[in-house]
Amino acid sequence: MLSERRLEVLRAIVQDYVGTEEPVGSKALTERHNLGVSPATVRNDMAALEDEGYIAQPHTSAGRIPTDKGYRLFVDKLAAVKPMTPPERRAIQNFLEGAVDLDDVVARTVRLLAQLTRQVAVVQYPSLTRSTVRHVELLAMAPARVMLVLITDTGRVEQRMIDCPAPFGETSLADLRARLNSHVTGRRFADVPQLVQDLPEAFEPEDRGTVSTVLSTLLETLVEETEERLIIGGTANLTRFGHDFPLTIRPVLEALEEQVVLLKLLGEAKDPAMRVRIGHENAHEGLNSTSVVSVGYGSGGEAVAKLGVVGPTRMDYPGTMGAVRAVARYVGQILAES
Amino acid sequence: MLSERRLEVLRAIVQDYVGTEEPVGSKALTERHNLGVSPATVRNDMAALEDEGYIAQPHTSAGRIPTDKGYRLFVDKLAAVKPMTPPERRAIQNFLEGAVDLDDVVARTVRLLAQLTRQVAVVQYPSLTRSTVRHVELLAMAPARVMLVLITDTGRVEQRMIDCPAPFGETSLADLRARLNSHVTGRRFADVPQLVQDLPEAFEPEDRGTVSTVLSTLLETLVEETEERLIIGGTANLTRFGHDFPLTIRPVLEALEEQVVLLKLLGEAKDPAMRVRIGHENAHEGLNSTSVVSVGYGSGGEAVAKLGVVGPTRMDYPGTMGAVRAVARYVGQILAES
DNA sequence: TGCTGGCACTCACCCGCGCAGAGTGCCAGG
DNA sequence: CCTGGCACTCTGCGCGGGTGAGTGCCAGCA
Repeated sequence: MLSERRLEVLRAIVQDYVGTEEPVGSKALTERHNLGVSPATVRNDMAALEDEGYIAQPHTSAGRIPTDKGYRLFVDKLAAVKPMTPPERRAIQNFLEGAVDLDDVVARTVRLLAQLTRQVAVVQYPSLTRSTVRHVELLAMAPARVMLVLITDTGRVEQRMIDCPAPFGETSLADLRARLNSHVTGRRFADVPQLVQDLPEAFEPEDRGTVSTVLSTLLETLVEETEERLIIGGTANLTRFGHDFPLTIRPVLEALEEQVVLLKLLGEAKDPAMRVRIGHENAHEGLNSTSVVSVGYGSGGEAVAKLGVVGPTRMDYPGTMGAVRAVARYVGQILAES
Repeated sequence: MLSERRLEVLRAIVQDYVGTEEPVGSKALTERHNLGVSPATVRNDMAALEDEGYIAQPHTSAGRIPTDKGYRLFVDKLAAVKPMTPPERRAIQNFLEGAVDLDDVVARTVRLLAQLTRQVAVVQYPSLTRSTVRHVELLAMAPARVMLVLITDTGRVEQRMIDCPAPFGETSLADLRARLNSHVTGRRFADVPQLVQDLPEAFEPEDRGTVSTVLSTLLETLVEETEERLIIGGTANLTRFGHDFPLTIRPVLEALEEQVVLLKLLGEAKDPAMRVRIGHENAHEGLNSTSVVSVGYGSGGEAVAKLGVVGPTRMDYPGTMGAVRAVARYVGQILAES
């Protein structure tokens, strides 16, 4: 077990390293923080911290830098989320309130997060399965061609073209539309599959095939589009990383273009808690020297999607976490209002 | 006027520099290209080309590199667009044909362009004004709330929520929907404003206010969303730029995050011709060391939007232009089929 | 007039050197 | 268990010379 002071030393190392981006030595530490002990003592503590794997030296006779394990301890035990100041809160609120529709909300959110944290921001669109159905619409585009439009309580709209096996009478279509809406409006998307299960049976035999086609497309849409859409911003902030970054920045940019990777990065949408993944804790190896701070947000009490930032492991965790949490909270409010 | 051989020398310089990324000298030039003259002669030609501003030396006693003006001459007079090979064509076609909807087409296009050119790709969504109306739908979401859905012949869908001044009867709504569709279906979006101009007069006085509101939102949607949406990809390719790129890459990434800048970059949507903007020809100063190759694409004969790539001025122009042109052509085909 | 070979000159780049400074580990003493 | 002191280890930096690619100019030749 590490003594109180050694934890204090670790905290000081993390703080200084994050600030200066340079390995920090024992002397500099005692000068900047009132640890109440001499450099020699700090050196002993550092040696112990290094044995435990919390810090490392890039080269012999250089200062120490925190390891992923060190950052992990710092985040878990040593750091408190830094709340936003009142002016910052107001700025966030003002900025988000100007949005005209869901696309705009998401676009503004990603800009805001990128600016506040000076890192790369990622925002997932409210997912379908966690939202509720506001309206289902079926539009006859041609005799055997129907467009399905889904509208969620968060304002998201999905559409899909359906080629039917047989032409659809206008009355059957209206009938299906009415039944569909009465069955699913106000319900959660996740519950839709069982709600529509028995629907074909209510129709004339000759229409059942067509009805099934429409329903199966509806279900497909729910599955495929479920978690898919997200946007990123602030990639220019990657250039602040280090001076070495041809090698650093490239895999990160590549990873950020893979939606699948990003979605995994944000983590399970169900989980509304704030999560921090540090360095190698990220499965994707291009992101081994980055950390991800993510949190769920939602219009009501529960999360409908996630948002977060991607930055160097050497980041200001308390500040970043504070910004992420605050933005998620205000986005939730905005969504609930609209 | 420059002699034939001097143009040949310029062409050789551009080709070598693009290949090696290093200033090219007179001796290396004569070795790699059969110019039929000695290095000394080439040196004289180079001096002349430098006087004219087509090439420059980074330092005294180094080789020459092309200037923006040099690239311009190269592109205009010395280079032929390099057509794709048959296997490449097939690959493009196969890749694009797998797309399931418009979003997917656009997403695949941007990936494809980025991979083919190994540069940053930008694809604009088919613009509304240049498309035709396939269907207009009005959905009553609440007594005084209507959702407007616009569907284009390219498969693009726009939706907009409208708060009406007064509740809308279901029959008036159906009436308006029918009239709207009969007026505008199959017409170009650009023509919609005058087509719907007299529409309110056909309604009962008590409905006219509401009808006007709906129509004005429709027109607004046309204007605001007109050219807006586009996506980019392949930003990881920026890291291939140079070795100096903290300073190079940053402003480019910043510029690429500004939709407005990007739209200007692609150029006027009306213009279907392939355009190349080299270095300082780009108004935005963050892009002073990049070139943009853009071209219009469309489902029929005319352009509905643009796509292109952004890369270093030192790029393979013939190859890039060939790839851009080919992709635009195939995207047009895919859109026309769907 | 235009091309060629020759020649002197100029830098950017590379390599090795030595020095300074920050940081460490260890040890003996309080 | 903390502290001051001491010897040691490296990285980083600035300096200087050598190398080589490339240039401009000039006189000679078709």
